[in-house]
Amino acid sequence: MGTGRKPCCVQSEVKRGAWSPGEDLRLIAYVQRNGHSNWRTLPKNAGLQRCGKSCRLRWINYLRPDVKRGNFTKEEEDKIIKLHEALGNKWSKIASHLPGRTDNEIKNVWNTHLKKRLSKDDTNSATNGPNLTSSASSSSTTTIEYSSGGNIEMGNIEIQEAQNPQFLNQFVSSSNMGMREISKLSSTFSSNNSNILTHHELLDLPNPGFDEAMDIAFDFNFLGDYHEDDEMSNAITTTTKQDNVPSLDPNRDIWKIIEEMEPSELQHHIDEAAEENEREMKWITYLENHLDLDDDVGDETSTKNLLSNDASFDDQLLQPDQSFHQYEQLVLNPQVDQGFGRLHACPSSSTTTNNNNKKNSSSSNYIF
DNA sequence: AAGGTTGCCAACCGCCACAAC
DNA sequence: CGTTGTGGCGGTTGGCAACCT
Repeated sequence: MGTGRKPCCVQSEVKRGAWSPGEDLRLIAYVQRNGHSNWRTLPKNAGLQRCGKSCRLRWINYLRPDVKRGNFTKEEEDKIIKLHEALGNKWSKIASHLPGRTDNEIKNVWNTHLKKRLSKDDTNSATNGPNLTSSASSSSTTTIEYSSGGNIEMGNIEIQEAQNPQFLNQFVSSSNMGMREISKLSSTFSSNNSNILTHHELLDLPNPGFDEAMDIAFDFNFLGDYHEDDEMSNAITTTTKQDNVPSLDPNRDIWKIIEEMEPSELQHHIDEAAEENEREMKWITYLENHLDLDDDVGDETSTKNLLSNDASFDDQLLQPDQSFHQYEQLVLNPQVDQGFGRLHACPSSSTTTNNNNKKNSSSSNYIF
């Protein structure tokens, strides 16, 4: 050999196109628990029929917890323009100067807004002087122009009203907003001294940390369905009631759930979550074993190895609880997103907040 | 109303740099 | 030092909805 390179994946064997919520959850769950030391083997280990590169891209650009959502501020746009002057199309370098922004996002913003704006400015400056009015982001500082994927339209909401968490919660509850949409709002408000905690702000929480918060969120999401008598749900509901905000809508997304929980409340569930996570992992590996999905014999994290060390697990499986059942369905029927569509866990939707509200989420939303 | 065009962005593709062996 | 594998980067495309004619 020696010539050329092996393709990173067999094209015919991998799924392409928009990511489903189930796939997102698998990827998040896997990366949260195992990291992403090897993107090539990750899809197989995580039970994803995706190219490793595709997984990497999805994680880096959308699922990574510290990805900043929301419109680019005028400051950010100006920064991009300046950096682009200095660096050219070095999007990753530019992105490194803009925390939470991805190179892909910056590249898109440049190509769709800034480039045009600059060329416009050039012609304008010849006659009227410079014009630095932001097209895509100026809304975030005064009003919010928002379109939620065709389901509900927020229109122009004065920031004072929109900053009210009760209002936001109500709005979110009554809509079918997905994670990105909610996150965009949340990040907008958080930058305006809102008391709503965004998911990236959670990263800074001393206790619980983000990983733990994710664990909580996962436990909740893996349960799939909401139950009135579910302990977790009650805890969340109690929390929101204490805060005098509307009851938690079970259809809300993973981040919203995290964002609305008191840190102390989160902490309360961490230990339980850790246990549950362990059981879930064993369940995944058990299924992998039975479905013969894991053929990494030499892999130290091999499911078969894990299982062989835990004889009691088979006993647990005799009476799988609700979460196991839900997860079983997800794993066994990856084409069916068991309730995750309703959860809006991490829609791949873009639904950006451009002034023309032209972009609808459906082009890249989850396929249900 | 219908067909064409435009705007947008998530995802893909191919190449490159670098580390491991 | 050459080969190979992998992650990362930048350019490009696919596909959808809104807009236009």
